[in-house]
Amino acid sequence: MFQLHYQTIRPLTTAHLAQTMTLLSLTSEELRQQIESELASNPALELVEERRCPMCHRLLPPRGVCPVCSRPSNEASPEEPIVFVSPRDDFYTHGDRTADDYPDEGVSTIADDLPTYVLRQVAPELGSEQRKIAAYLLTHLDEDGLLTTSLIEVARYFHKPLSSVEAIQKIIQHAEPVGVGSTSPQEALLVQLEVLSESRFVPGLAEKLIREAMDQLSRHQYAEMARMFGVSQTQVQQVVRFISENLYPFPGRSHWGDVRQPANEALEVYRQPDVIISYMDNDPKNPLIVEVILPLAGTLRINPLFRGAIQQASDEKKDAWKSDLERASLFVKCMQQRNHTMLRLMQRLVGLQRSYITHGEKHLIPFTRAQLSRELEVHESTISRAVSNKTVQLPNRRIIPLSSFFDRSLNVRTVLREMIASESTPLSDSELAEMLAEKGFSVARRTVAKYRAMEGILPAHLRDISSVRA
DNA sequence: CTATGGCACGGATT
DNA sequence: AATCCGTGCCATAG
Repeated sequence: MFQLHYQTIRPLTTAHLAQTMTLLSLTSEELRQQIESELASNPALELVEERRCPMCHRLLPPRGVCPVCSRPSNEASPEEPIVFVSPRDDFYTHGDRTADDYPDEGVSTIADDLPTYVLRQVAPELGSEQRKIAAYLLTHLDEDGLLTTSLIEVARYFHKPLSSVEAIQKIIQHAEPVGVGSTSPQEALLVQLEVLSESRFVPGLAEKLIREAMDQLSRHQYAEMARMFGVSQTQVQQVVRFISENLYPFPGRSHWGDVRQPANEALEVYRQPDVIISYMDNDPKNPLIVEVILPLAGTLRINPLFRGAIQQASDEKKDAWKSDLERASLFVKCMQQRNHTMLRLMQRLVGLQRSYITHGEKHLIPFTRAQLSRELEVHESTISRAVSNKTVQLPNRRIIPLSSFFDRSLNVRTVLREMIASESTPLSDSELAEMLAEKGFSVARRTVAKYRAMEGILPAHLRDISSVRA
């Protein structure tokens, strides 16, 4: 509401427009590279030194005040999220901690390695003693994300009871990628299964297979497994399919067996979020804090000395410098424009989808990019660019793609999941379709089948047997 | 005969 | 213009 007046003042040149568009579609990571190269090649641009808020230690814009701590409490409705651009070079998941709280951290590397990535997730939950143990555990991961030491050794090394090390391992295992820090593929699978079962239906047979028939499972001995558990071979195959589609034994890789994992997928997992949403003071009653990440320890501006210097420069230099100056000012404007758009976007989105963020997928309101573009009075493609390839970290530390805010069917799928999870006798797709219609979601029978498939839920006739039998 | 999955079409979305 | 998504129709499995 404050920093936005420039917006329509100056006629937008095509260059301006084009560059803003480009910047908008960049993720925080790419943005940082862009800024750095611009900074290196243009003397007129400078990065002003960081200032931190004395209260919460956030990085501040050059003249601004802290948007969180200085927020006027009287006109504050807890519904309205606090949205602001947050320059931060640290990227730690909670703004109220400083880099000093984290051991062994180098300067912010953008593409984290696995241990760093995990440590950042778990650090906020741990005391400094525990953090040391966590860091130690994480330095003993192999490339598959599995532990190379035994917990007992670690406990001995730190002179701690085994149980306390186990507790820390458990926290690590529940971080992304789920199952990391397990001592075996089997353990990793079990953790993933447990996590998965919180949100979806999982066949009861799956756990038994992993727990008791790991050998046969990895050798695809369906007949053998069917015999062991007294079920049909097709059932085993279905469950194995479920396992191979939803679980992965080597958390460090993203999928089964193959080492040739595509680079982009790895990037997807380890990427820093572009937006971080959290509760103020970590209290769910407080308003949401939405930080649009600006991956720098300071703020960009045009070097005021450069302006002066230009006057005294010799003629031949003058021209070159002038163009530098123009480029720099264009760049700064584009950055502002980008941030401005991101802010408006998130403001609206978080305001609308608050219950999705706080109460889960069931409460996602179906919303399209087109609608949003109309409300914000920008072109549809602007929204598309701003949304694509970006990720958001929710208060529960999950990192999800920003595009999931526009998932047309996520809420229906979630309700469907719950219905199936709480069914007493397995319901057929057409029955499910009817029930959904009663709840206000009218979807075709065929669509129910598709949603089921998306959620990895088995068809009715295979559902009951495996879970009842357990 | 019923429940599901495959294919393909048309409209919406990007 | 390209892509995604919900749906209807039909073949197939149980």
